[in-house]
This record gives sequence, structure tokens and C-alpha cells, in this order.
Amino acid sequence: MGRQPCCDKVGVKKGPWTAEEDQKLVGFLLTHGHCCWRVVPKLAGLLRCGKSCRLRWTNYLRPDLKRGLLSDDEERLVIDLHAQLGNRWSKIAARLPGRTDNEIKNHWNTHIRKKLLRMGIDPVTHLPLQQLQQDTPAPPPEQMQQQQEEQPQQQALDGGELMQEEGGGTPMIQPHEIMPPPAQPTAASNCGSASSASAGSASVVSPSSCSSSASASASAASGVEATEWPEPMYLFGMDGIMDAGWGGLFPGTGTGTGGFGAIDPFDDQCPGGGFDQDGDWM
DNA sequence: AACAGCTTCAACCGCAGGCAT
DNA sequence: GATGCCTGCGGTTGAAGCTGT
Repeated sequence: MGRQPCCDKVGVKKGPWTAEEDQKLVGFLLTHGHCCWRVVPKLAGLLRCGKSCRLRWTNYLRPDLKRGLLSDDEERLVIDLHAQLGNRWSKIAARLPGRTDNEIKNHWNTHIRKKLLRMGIDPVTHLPLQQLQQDTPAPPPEQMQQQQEEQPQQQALDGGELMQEEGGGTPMIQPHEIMPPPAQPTAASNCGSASSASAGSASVVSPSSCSSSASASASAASGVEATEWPEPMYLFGMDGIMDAGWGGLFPGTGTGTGGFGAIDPFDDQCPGGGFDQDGDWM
């Protein structure tokens, strides 16, 4: 809405990632790691800005990501950490292996925040709302407005949604449901028409609509034992991934974003640069 | 079945900080 | 110390999916 684009270059694609783009990005990062995110899209053959690639990787394609809703323990930890750290989502995410700051931020805003409000707890201060109102006789105008907006919502939700959410909420894919891909998966084939349904959203494979049924049946057929594996990996199969040595790529899965500690990305390319002023590889 | 309103979450944006020169 | 580049962070947006009428 009137914002300046982060990439002023013409021809930079935005919006949802396609399966093909995911494949290119993962394939490139598998073999090269990343030197400078700015040049990753160029070298990977993507019409994206580096920022977009980094975001896609850290929030969705990283193999050490957990998928699905936060567990009760994780949720409690998030609340606890939020009370200590505030909206330092990256710091909070660093304490939850396999979770991204974006994921935690979203979960906070959509689930935990509402839950706390229904419990009469201010999600910002973590103090009881009533006590907050008594202790702060004249809150700032914006806070007053916020409380006025939130109180009716709290009352409105006290009815049925509480019970629903307390009972576990929407049944999305759980970590234990994540199965390794079949031996020879076809790109995006696990979800049937996922790639053809909408070019723009083909890569955004809905866990609830796809993996829990498709991958479960696939693993049942192949007899593969259930293990934790990120959803997008279905798109590419395991052979190349294992050959490329994911384990070496991600030695520390609990360190939050980044996580290329053990590799020397672009070992023979990066040192000394090699890019012109436009960031083109020379 | 069709529509409208609501919810969710992937992706975007601008900004700040770190680092190299 | 000044400048520029790159990365990471937190806030925000909007399309897709879901739910209710």
C-alpha cells in the first residue's frame, strides 16, 4: 500500500513461491550453500530478490523446521519467553528448535494473544487486565482504544471458541505425522493437482490438506518409518538431499535462523568476490 | 449452492545494526 | 570517523481457506 518495493529492479518476481522456484532454491543451496543472499537468486536462476530467497528458506524450506501447531509445552515456553523478552521473536524462536520467528509471531497473534485475552491477561504486559485497569488510572489514548477493542472480543469469544481452542484447536498436521517422502517422489505429485491448481500457490502445500493423508499413505505403502521431515522436502525427494549431506549443512538445529555453520559456502567462489557492482557474478 | 465475513499464515516492507572499506 | 552494503528483525499486508448464514 504505497510502500516502496524492497527491490527496485524491474522483473523481480513477488508473491507466492512455486514448486519450481522452491526446487531451484533448495537445489542451489544444497550444492553451494549461500554466500551472499543478494546473489543467490541470480546464481540459482530465480527472478527473486535475495531477501525473498532468504525468507523463503528460513521460514519454509529449511530442513530442520518443524511444521504444524506449537505443542502445549512450546506454547507455554513462548508465553514465558514473551513475558521476559517482549516481542523479540527471533530471540524466542532461538529457544524453540525448529521454529521460526515468523511462525511464532503468527501463532502469537492468532492463537496465544486471543487465549490470554480470554483468560483476562494482557498479552503485552502479562498482567491481569482488571489489575491493569486499576493500576493505570489514565492509560494512554492508544492503549485505551486497544482495550476497548479487545474487551468486547474477549466477551464474545468466551462462549464457545474457548472450549474449541483449549481442546487443541484446528487439527493441523502434527510433527509425528510428518513422514519421509517415498523413494521416488515426483515433484509436487504427492498433492495431486497442487502444482496445477494455481501457479502462484503451488508450492504452498497445505499440510492439513495434503501431507497427513498423502504422505501417510505413501509411507504406509512403502513401509517407511515415520520420522520428522519438513513438508517441502516432499517436492524434491530424499536422494539428492542425502547425497548432498544435509546433516553437514545443518549441524546445529537449535540455533535459530541461519544454520550454515559447518560449511564454507562458495568455497571456491566467494572469497575475493567476483561480482560486479550490480552483483552479477563474473 | 452461493455469498459474506472471518481467520490464518506466507510473504512483503522499512528500519536498524553489524561489518568492511 | 564516514560511508555503503548486507543481513536480520519486527510489523504489516493480502490472498487463500474456512465458517456461518
